[in-house]
Amino acid sequence: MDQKVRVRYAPSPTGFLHIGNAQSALFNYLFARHFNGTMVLRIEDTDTKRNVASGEKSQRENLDWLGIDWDEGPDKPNPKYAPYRQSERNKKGIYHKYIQELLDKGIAYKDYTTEEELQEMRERQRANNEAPHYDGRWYGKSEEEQKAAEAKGLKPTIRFHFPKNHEYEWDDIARGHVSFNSDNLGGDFIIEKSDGMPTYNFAVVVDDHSMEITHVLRGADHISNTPKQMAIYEALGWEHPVFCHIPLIFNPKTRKKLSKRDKDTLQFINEYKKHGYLPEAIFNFIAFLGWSPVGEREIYSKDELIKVYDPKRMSKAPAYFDQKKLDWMNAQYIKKIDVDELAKRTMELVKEGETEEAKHLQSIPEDQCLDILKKTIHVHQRDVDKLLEVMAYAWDYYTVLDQHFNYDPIVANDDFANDDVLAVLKGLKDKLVNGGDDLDYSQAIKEVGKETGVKGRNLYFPLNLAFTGATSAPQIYEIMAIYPKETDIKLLDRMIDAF
RNA sequence: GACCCGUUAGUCAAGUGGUUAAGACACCAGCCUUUCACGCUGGUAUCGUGGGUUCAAAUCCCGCACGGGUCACCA
Repeated sequence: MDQKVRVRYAPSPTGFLHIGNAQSALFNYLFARHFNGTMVLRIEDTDTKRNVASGEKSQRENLDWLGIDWDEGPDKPNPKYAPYRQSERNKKGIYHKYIQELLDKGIAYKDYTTEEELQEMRERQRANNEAPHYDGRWYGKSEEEQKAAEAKGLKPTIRFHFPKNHEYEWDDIARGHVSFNSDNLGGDFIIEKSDGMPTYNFAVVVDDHSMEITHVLRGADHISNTPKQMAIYEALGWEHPVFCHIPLIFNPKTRKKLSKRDKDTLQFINEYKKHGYLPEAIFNFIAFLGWSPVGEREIYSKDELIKVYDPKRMSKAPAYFDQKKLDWMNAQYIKKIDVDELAKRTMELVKEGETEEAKHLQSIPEDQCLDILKKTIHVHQRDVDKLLEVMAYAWDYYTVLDQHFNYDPIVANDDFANDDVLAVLKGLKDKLVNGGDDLDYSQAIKEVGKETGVKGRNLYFPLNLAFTGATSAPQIYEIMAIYPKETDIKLLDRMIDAF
């Protein structure tokens, strides 16, 4: 890169950070960090109807959680480029200045068509099997006609007038050479709404130019917006940035763009957070949505990704969202992180209380809760996909005495001699009752096996059942260590009584 | 309907003229283990389709089929 790289992530604060937003933010972030450039956060809040009060905050918190930070933004203004919210920029007249310039040049014009008329126009065109487009009816109208419309109380929008049969083309980092003809772009488009706000297609151009953005990485759904924006760059005599259109994320079931209505897929980053996915895993996973490094490795830390990121390797085909793969990847990270750290993170989820599991655990005093989380993680770190499962297990263990176990699988099974089972249960109980606090459960079980002559599954299955209610379980001495010793004894008694 | 784009195993996904067509997930089998899980080993594709170019094509060209994106006073 021969010039200082400046990229931006520019969400509209209409809700939570969506996985598609996150993907776009992430690639901009990787690009900025890889090329030692500047990452800008800009808030595109020109749609006053759809803005959500906490939208911006949520975006920022979730980016933060993912480990994506920025160098400039509403909270870190660089005076040279501020402000970073389009609503504030509009108040300063930044957009209107250029709108006026285009108006003066005769490239833009006022349009008094009402929304109803527009809709009617589109319907008619569709009915005639035509591509929906604005027909240019207000282009070149006289001032008298405009005044007449004004007199009727109509507020105009301002439209950009396309040159005829003009080719817009660019070399897209991800897509290669792309071109569109001005005649296929849906007709003259609105650059200022009747409420005085600029539209997206106009505001991005003004902002990207005035913020000296060098590279625009955004979702592939913006491809057909690009020629419109290029037309504005051209009309204003500006150079356009380099574009890179990131493949969209698809739902493998519907084979369409991930929709917020797809119930089978978690859509928002905060949902991943509350289910106990780790930000490292999500970051890693999203980086592979539409991109891949050279080689076969798939587990990469953030720093490693920054190092190996190569925008030329962006894919063209859509990226299919594979939930199972994400779960696997999250499990990989869970295995890598140490128990104390995982327990700390799980504890944070408990405190936030966003899930049933978390709410349950909130009823336990904090130090005890942390303790049982640590013990649970110690046992389940190897087999759990997300921290939510840890919370569920921990609650099961904490409330084990309230649960009803069905001992039939052993009691009624001819493979297990009742005398043997009882001998084992009683033998172990003796060890617990007589042993000190430092009793080694693993050792104790082995001794019981020796003393009773019961071994293998005949020894372990009854114990699994006594302590977990199931015949298969993780290492049973580890489960025993999760419970207080009195609980272990009660669980043994309970099963002994059942015989 | 118009304009852009994509199409490699059950699911993702490398691969840009000559490869035994990577790897991952899932699945199946084996090993390990009291069981479960983890881990390890092995297994499954002639690259949508029809033509063409070439000594040689998943890789280049054309047609077709299928899928998608976009055509808002949303971003």
